[in-house]
Amino acid sequence: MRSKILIVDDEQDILEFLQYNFENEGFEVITANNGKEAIELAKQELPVLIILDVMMPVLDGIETCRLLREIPKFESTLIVFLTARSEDFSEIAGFDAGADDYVSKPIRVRTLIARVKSLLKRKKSSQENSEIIDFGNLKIDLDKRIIFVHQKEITLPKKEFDLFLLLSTKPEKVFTREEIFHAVWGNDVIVGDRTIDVHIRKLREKIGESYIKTSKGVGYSFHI
Amino acid sequence: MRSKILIVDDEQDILEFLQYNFENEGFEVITANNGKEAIELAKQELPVLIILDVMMPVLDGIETCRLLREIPKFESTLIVFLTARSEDFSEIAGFDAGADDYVSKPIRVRTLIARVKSLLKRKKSSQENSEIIDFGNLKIDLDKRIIFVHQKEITLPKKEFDLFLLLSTKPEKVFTREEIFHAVWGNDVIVGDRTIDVHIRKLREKIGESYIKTSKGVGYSFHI
DNA sequence: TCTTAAGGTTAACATAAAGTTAACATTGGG
DNA sequence: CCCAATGTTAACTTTATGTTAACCTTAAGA
Repeated sequence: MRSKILIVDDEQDILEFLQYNFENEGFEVITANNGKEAIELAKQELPVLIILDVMMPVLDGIETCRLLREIPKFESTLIVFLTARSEDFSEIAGFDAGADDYVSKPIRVRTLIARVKSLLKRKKSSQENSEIIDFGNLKIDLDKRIIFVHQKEITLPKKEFDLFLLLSTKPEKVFTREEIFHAVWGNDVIVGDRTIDVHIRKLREKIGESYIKTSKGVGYSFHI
Repeated sequence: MRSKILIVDDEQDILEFLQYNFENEGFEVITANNGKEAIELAKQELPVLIILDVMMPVLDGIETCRLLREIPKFESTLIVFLTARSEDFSEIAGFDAGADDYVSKPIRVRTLIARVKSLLKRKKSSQENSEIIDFGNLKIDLDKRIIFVHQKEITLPKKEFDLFLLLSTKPEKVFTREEIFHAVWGNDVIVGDRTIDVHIRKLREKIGESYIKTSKGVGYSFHI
C-alpha cells in the first residue's frame, strides 16, 4: 500500500515540486499551505508522515508540530522539518517540539526522499516489536493480538481476545457480567446470557482451564 | 508526582540524550553507567521504572535484570531493555530474565517515551483498584471478592460475601434481620426466617466465631 | 430453676446460574 | 459470491449455592 504523506509549505512552487517528486516515488501526497490547514487535513487524512516547513505564516512549523503531538493519534506520526540553512537553532527547537528529523534548505530532493524512506522503514521495524504484557507463562501481544501460553502462540478471535484482555488488565478482579458486556460488547448491543459463557468456554479450551475462574452469581476473574 | 526512572547505559551520549528527553517529559531521571552501579543506585533511590541497555561492560543488562528480580523490592519494578537491532535473541532472553518491554536501537525517543508512559499507566491502573477494607487481621478485597483472616485467603459465596460486607460497613452496629434481608436479598424476595441464621453459621465457620455477634431479638453485628 | 421463644445447627432438598454442545447466523476475505 | 471463521442462540446438563425443615441449645425473665 502506498504511504500517505502530508507536505506543508507556504511557497506554492516548493509544494508542487515536492509533490511531483514524492508521487513519482510512489507516495500518496496531500498538501497544505500553513500549519492551521495542515492540522485540519491531518485529522481527516491521517498521513503516516508529515513534512513541515519551519517558516510559515499563520502557524509556524514548530508550533504546528507541538500542537500535533498533543493529539494522541499523532503521537507517533513521523514529522520532518524543512529549515533554512541558517536556522540551525531549529534543530534544537524542532526536536524539542517532537520532530523525528529535519532537512535544511536548499533541499536536495534525493536526500529528502531518502530520509523519508529511511524513517518509514525504521518506524515499521520498530512497530514490529510490539507491546507485550508478560505474565510469565502467559504473554499477551497487544499489537499483534496474539497470546503465548507456554511459548505456544495462539491467535484468538476478536471477542475472545477482547474478553481475555479485559480480564487480564486486573488479575484476580472479579468482573461482573455487566462489566464484561459493557467493555466487550458495548452498552447498546444486546446478546443472550449464554454468550459470555460460550466465549469463556472457548477461551478455556485454548489457554487452559486454570486461568479463568467463575464466581457464581458475580462474574469471572483471571488468575495467573 | 513525577515518576522517578533509572536509565542505565555505558555510552555517555545516549545517557545524556535520554535523560534530557525524559526530563522534558516531566520524569525525574537518575542514571548509571553499568549494571553494578545501577543495582546500587536502584536500592537507594527505588525508581519505578528502569531502562537497561543490554550490552554493557561489568554487568550486562540481562544479568542485571535477573539480579534485580531476585531482590523482593524490585519484583514489580518495571524494566525496559534497549537492544541493538540484531540481537533479537535478547527478546527471548530478556523476557526470561523478567523484562516488561524491550525497544530496539536505533532508539526513537518518542517511541521509547510512549512505551514507558504506557507501561506506567498500565501498572498504575492495575494497582489502583483492588479497594481493600482493612481491619488489621481481617481485610476485605472488594474487587477480588475475597477476604483475608490472619493472612489466610478465603473466598466466600455471593450471599455470604454480601452479608459480611454489609455488617462490616458499620462495625458494632446491630443490623436487624429486616435490614439484612433488604440489603442482601432485596425487598421482593421472600425467604424463610432460618435463612440468615444459616448464612451466619457458614460465615462463622469460615472466618471464626468471634467476629459476628448476635443480639437476641434484634439482629447481628460485626466486631473487629 | 423452669419455661419459652429466639436463635443454632444439620442435612436434605431446591434452584438459579453456569457449563456444554450443536445448530444457526453473520461476517469478512479471497 | 462463496466459503471459512467467528459469533450467537437454543436446549439440555451439571453444580455451586441457597433454602427449608426438623430438631437442638441457650439465655432471660417469671
